[in-house]
Amino acid sequence: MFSQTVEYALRAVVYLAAEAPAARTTAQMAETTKVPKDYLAKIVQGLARAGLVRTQRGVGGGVVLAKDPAAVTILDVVNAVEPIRRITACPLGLKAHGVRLCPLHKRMDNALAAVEEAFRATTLAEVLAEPTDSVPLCDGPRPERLTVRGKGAG
Amino acid sequence: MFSQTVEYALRAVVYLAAEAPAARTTAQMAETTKVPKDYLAKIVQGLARAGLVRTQRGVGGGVVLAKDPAAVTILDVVNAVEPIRRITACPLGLKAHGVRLCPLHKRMDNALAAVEEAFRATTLAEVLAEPTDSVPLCDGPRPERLTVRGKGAG
DNA sequence: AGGAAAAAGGACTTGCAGGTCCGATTTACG
DNA sequence: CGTAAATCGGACCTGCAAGTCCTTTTTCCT
Repeated sequence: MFSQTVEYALRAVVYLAAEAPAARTTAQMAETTKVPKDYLAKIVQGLARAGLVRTQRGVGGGVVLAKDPAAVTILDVVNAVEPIRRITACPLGLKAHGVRLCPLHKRMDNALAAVEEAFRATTLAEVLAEPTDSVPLCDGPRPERLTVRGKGAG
Repeated sequence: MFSQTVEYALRAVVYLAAEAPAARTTAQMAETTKVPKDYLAKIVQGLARAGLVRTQRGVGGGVVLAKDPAAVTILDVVNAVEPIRRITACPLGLKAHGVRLCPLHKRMDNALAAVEEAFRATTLAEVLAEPTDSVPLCDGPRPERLTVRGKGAG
């Protein structure tokens, strides 16, 4: 139902949010989130284009979350890599109804709307703050922090 | 978000429900629902395996809905061709948490649950009965009925 | 029996998501 | 300036969903 790319992007961003405002290399992200390293690099590029993360080349560089975790919703992340496409017109291509959807596609679009709403309702901060013994990403120990340089988040 | 196959299957089944208890050939279904004929044939096979439709070879044969439209939900159709796979275990493969999902995947699964619920809540009959000028499948006129033979639905 | 109409099913093609590899480019630091 | 560390970006590979085509099988009708 959700693509691998979406799954990977969410893991990556949640991880960055957990480490924020520290920067992490794609290699570090890949290892912790169990995402193929080179593929993650492409996904990160997309996240950067969408303004969700900032990247920094060269020695000491890496990837850092561009905003406050409380200001980023799951929907933001999903839409950055693979926008949820609501059904706005009859897929059969008949223009007989103009804007109105037929009952079937109305229901399908309602389902999409429900997903959108569920994702819009949760921020990264909320994911991290979950009052449970279960830590985000199903992972326990975190690697030691790297210092973040002035030119990133801070 | 939803695959083409799911979209096609829903169109096909809604069409059959509208024509029920008459039988239709895959060629007729394909034309009305604007689904590639040969591909629809494969999808129908899947629906038949799931018991949603009955097929009849030979002259005068075709496809007929196997149940009452009020007894078939959208979820039934979706699950017949491409089951919604809920997230029941941590996709990272860490067994540290056993059954409990991390906050992220909990949210994702919640979204899936919402879709499931939305689809479970609507039957084909309800789709057809929508009190609107907008007929199902965004289509207006229907082809003339074929008689259905005793050995199918009746 | 024979022909026509229908689904069944196998082989094949195509486009794209997911994934890999590697060189080019940018940057920090001694 | 040189080197190492990091992203960038292009080329490529692979498996699967989507779609096409054709033959076989079943069935009805005359």
